[in-house]
Amino acid sequence: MGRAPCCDKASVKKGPWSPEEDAKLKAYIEENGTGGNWIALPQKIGLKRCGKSCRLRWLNYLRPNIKHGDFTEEEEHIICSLYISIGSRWSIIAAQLPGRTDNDIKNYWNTKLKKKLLGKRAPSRRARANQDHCGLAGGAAAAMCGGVGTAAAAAAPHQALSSSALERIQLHMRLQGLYNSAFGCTTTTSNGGGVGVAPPQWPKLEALLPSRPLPAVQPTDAVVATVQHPHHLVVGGHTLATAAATTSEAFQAAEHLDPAAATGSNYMPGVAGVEMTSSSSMAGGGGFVAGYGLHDELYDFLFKCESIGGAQGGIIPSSLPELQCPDGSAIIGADEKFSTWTSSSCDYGSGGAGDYVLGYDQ
DNA sequence: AAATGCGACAACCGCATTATC
DNA sequence: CGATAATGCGGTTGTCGCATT
Repeated sequence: MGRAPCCDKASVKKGPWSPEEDAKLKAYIEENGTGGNWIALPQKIGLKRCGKSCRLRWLNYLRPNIKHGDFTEEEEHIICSLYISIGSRWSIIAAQLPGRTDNDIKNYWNTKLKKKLLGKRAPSRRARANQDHCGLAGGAAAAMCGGVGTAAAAAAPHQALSSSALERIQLHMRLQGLYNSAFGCTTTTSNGGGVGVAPPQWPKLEALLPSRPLPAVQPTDAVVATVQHPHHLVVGGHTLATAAATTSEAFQAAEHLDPAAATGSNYMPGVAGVEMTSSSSMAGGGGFVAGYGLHDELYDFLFKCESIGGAQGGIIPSSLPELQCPDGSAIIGADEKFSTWTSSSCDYGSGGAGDYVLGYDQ
């Protein structure tokens, strides 16, 4: 069973591209375009490469106007904001950063930005391999052994969050701490970088709003919220602050976050500028969406983690108010809304190599 | 100097979605 | 309208080079 291979792997070269291969591919595409058929392209030009490999090489490396390395602070802001808002939709994030590829951003996030923001070292792959011997499954192993969400994972070993969801929770919390720190709601570290013993090195709190207009990509709700209301994450009613405080109780052992830091404000620093309340209409009688697009697993974790929630049946109280869009409409399934938008309005990523809207392709 | 650890980046893999027949 | 092919995407792995022991 299984999917048929896209090419004859026996006759296809793998591994790093040689300059000769690059030159062949680049010259051909610059002269003829991709021809709308990546699979046939390598045969046309005599490359022993898979069509997918050619496409990837072109998009990530050979395409004109590609930038590598040296991410600016502004770019970091955008990446962080969007990651928190929409998660690991790297292609969407890349669409907001002209010249950057999703692969580049993904690598940058995984190797640098994540550690910079979370203030800890991610376990190396070797370490992760060792952790696998601990008998911990996927996210739980990463979370626990990496020091992420230890308490939560320990309390709910069968409902561990993915690293992405955990990271986004952590980022929210860190930023909450930073905000409170900046506004005197709690003790501050000497560098003003946050609370706790492992202050994050989050860049300046201001300037999350890009100084230039975003590219000609119709932004997602999340992007709109992020860039239009950079300091306006309102958490209403039973606010996210409440949720954050409660969540932090689960995480503080590993995070060394001061839970009090998360209780003092209804605002979060300008990351996900989404007016937020929570939803009482969600299944199970409660709802919590930390920004647009937090995964269902996050919801499941927060509301079904009985071992933490005790009598309340979950980390987050069940009577949270409704999460709303800036325009007042309820956000029940932010991801769903996002998907709807992307399928109906979003230009990029749906039509092959020629449809990039960043102006790379001729 | 050799071994080991680790970070960074390029490339691969496989699933999901879209287009075409 | 279903089957198949092509493409897009995100997660994962491989490899290289530098730092540390």
